[in-house]
Formats: sequence, C-alpha cells, structure tokens
Amino acid sequence: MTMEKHSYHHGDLRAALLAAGESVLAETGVEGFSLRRVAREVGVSHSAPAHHFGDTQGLLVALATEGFRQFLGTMQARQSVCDTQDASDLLVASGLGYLDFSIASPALFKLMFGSDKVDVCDPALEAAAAAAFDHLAQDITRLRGVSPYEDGAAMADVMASWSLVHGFASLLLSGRMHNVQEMDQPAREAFFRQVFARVTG
Amino acid sequence: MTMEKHSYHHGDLRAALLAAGESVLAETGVEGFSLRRVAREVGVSHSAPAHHFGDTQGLLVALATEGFRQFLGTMQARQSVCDTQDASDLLVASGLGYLDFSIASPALFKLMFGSDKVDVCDPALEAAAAAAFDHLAQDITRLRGVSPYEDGAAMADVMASWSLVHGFASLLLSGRMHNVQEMDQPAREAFFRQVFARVTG
DNA sequence: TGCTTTATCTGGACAGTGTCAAGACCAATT
DNA sequence: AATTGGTCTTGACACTGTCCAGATAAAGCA
Repeated sequence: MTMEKHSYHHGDLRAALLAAGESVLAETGVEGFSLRRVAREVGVSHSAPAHHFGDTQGLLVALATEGFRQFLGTMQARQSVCDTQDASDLLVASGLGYLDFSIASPALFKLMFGSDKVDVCDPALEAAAAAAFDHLAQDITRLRGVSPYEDGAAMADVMASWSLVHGFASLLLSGRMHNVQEMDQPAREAFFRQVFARVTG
Repeated sequence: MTMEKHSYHHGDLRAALLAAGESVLAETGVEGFSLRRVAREVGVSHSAPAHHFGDTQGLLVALATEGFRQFLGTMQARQSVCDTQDASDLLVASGLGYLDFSIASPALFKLMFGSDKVDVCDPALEAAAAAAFDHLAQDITRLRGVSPYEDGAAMADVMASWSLVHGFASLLLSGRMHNVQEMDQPAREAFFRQVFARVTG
C-alpha cells in the first residue's frame, strides 16, 4: 500500500502537486510560477500535471480555491481567540485575520485577488470565495442587526469594511505604504485598529 | 529630419517602445506581457529594447512610472471639474479619479500596485508614486486643517481613505465584487460616494 | 482465472519567451 | 579622414506551456 521508491503510478499525485504548487507559488510568486518546476519538485514528468489540472490555469485555480478556504480559516481563528462577544470586536478580529493571511501568504493572496491567470467563474473557486464573503456579511449582520442582503446601508457597510481591509493589505504588500511597513507587528495592528475604526464607527 | 521608411537608426525608439508597451500591456495584462512582442509591434529587432531599458523589468518600471503621472492627472482632472471648493467634495473627487483610472487602465493599475516584476525602489518610480501620495495628503490637509506628516490622526485619515479607495478599485477589478460590477457607471459612482462617506465623515 | 478497457504517466516535439554576446551600421567628434 | 561611441541586428542558449503518440499499470469484465 505504501508507495516506497516510486512506482509508475504515483498514488496521490494530485495532492502532491497541490502541495508543491503552493510552495513554488510562495517562493516565486504568480509571475514566476512554472508548471514544469512543480512537476520537477514532485519528481514526475513535465506533462504529468496536465492530466489532473488540464493546464497551468487549472492548477492555479485549484490553489486559489484552497487559498480561500485557508483564508476563511485564518479569519475564524482570529475570532476564536477573541474573549468578548462584542460585534464590533469580532469584526475587527476578522479584519486582523484578513491581514494575517495576506502577510503569511502574500503570493497566494495576490493570486486569489489580483491575477488574470485564474478563471474567476470557476464554480468551486466561486463557492470558496463566496463562503469567505458570507463570513464578513455575518459580521455586519451581527453588528447592525440587519442582513446586508436585505438592507442597502448594511451592504454599504460590508463594502466599506471589505474595501478598507483589502486596500490596507494590498498596499502593504505592494510596498507603497512605507510608514506602515516600517512598523513591527503590534504597532501595525494598533494602527490598523485606529484606521479601521473610521469605518466601523 | 523626418525618418521616412526606416533608416537603421529609429530616431525615437525609446518613446515608440513606451507607447507600444502601454498598448501591449493593456491588451495582454502584466502576466502575458512580452518584450519581443513590443519590439515586433514597433518593427524592430527583438533585442533592441535592451539598449534603452535593460531588461523587461526596466520597461515595466518605465511604464509604471508614466502610469503614476497619468494617475495623478486623472485625479486632478476630476477635481478641476468640481464646482465647489469644499474640502470634502474635493477628496471625494480624488477618489472618483482614482476609480476612473483603475477602470480606464486596469492592466497599468495592476502593474503599478500589484506586480512583483517592478522594482519598487526605482528612484523615478518612487518619485512619481510619492507625488500621487502627496496629492491625497493635501486633500486631507485641506479637510482636517493639519498636515498628516505632523499629525497622527490625520495620517490615519489618509491611510483610511487611501485603503478604502484602493480596496474598492482592486476588488472591482478582481471580479469579486459582483453586485457592484453589475451597476452602470452612475450607479457605481453613487454607491461609491455612499461607501466613501463612511470614512470621510 | 485471463483479457480488455481505462486512467495515469512518460518522452519528444513545437512555438514562444528573456537574456546574453558578437557583429553591423551610422553619426558625431577629434 | 579616422576613430570613437551609441544604436540596432543576428544568433545562440536555456527555459517555458501545450500537444501527441506511446508505455505502463490498475481496474473492470469475461
């Protein structure tokens, strides 16, 4: 059962490619990403991945999908270590989780939100992204007492929080927010709270 | 003086490459960008660009630099058609200009803020980016009566406005803000004003 | 059991890419 | 008029993604 050495059939190539893909992505970024490199890393022929993911875009979409799951997990993790049940605090926690993820996996983050190489309409990807969005929508529901899907002002709140956190994270990654970049992690968190307060009230 | 036909020396290759580069970038995006393609477009050998820009990154940096100038221009243009001198209205106008640019030149926008392929530390690029940042800083100075460079709260205002506008634009481009994407231009502007109001007060 | 089908993986080919080095060309200075 | 220096071309190299024909093994079926 255990595939010692390497038999002709890998056994669980799909998972291995995903893992190696994530590591290569983290190392090289989206723009330096190479499918052949991933195959090499796994020790398999250069065109083996095609059978599992079609083409490069297929693998990237799968990575982005998995990324959105981790992303949601990171936000939930920040909330779970939150001692209060205050709606405002929980929203801030989500924001901090958003930041955590963007800093821990910058390349994956850019892939999920910035790349032209991912088919935005892929069903699995859309589902994972929608789940992350719903998390934020629930935060706002808890805060405002109304579902954003039924209330325009609440939806504007969602978009404001989301835009602000996403912009903050993106600008930090882009290297254009010099003053914030120089801060250490606690200082950055404190500053983010201060900034984020302008939109949560 | 006029270079009819093509002499061996192009005459103004650098400018021609920049123009073609911008057009290729707009068509293919950063990730599909090809230096050889740009050279072909201009009708010149594949390694002619190297002499003017070094490598691909060099051309992209030059394009991003020029992009930041256009970017600043777009924000100023929105403000100049503003009939009031109200500080808040002027800030909103800048935000709308920010959006205008991201929609008119999405690939260039992503290059300027999202790409790993541009050396963020290039002096000319940094200067152009700083000029755009200063524009926003002035908007906040006018609004709060204090320079963000001297006042922490005002700096937080800058970061909040910037993050919100940038996040809004980025998410719109990324194709993950479905409900806003479906709006036509006037509706989107109105919605943006509503969202942006949460941070400008 | 043995045979056939099907999924998986290999290896080679092709067109395309960025970058480097050596040479051809032209303009301007000396 | 000759030399210098900047501009551009050409050819090479290693690398990329994708396609296709084939080898291999596992699973389904007789």
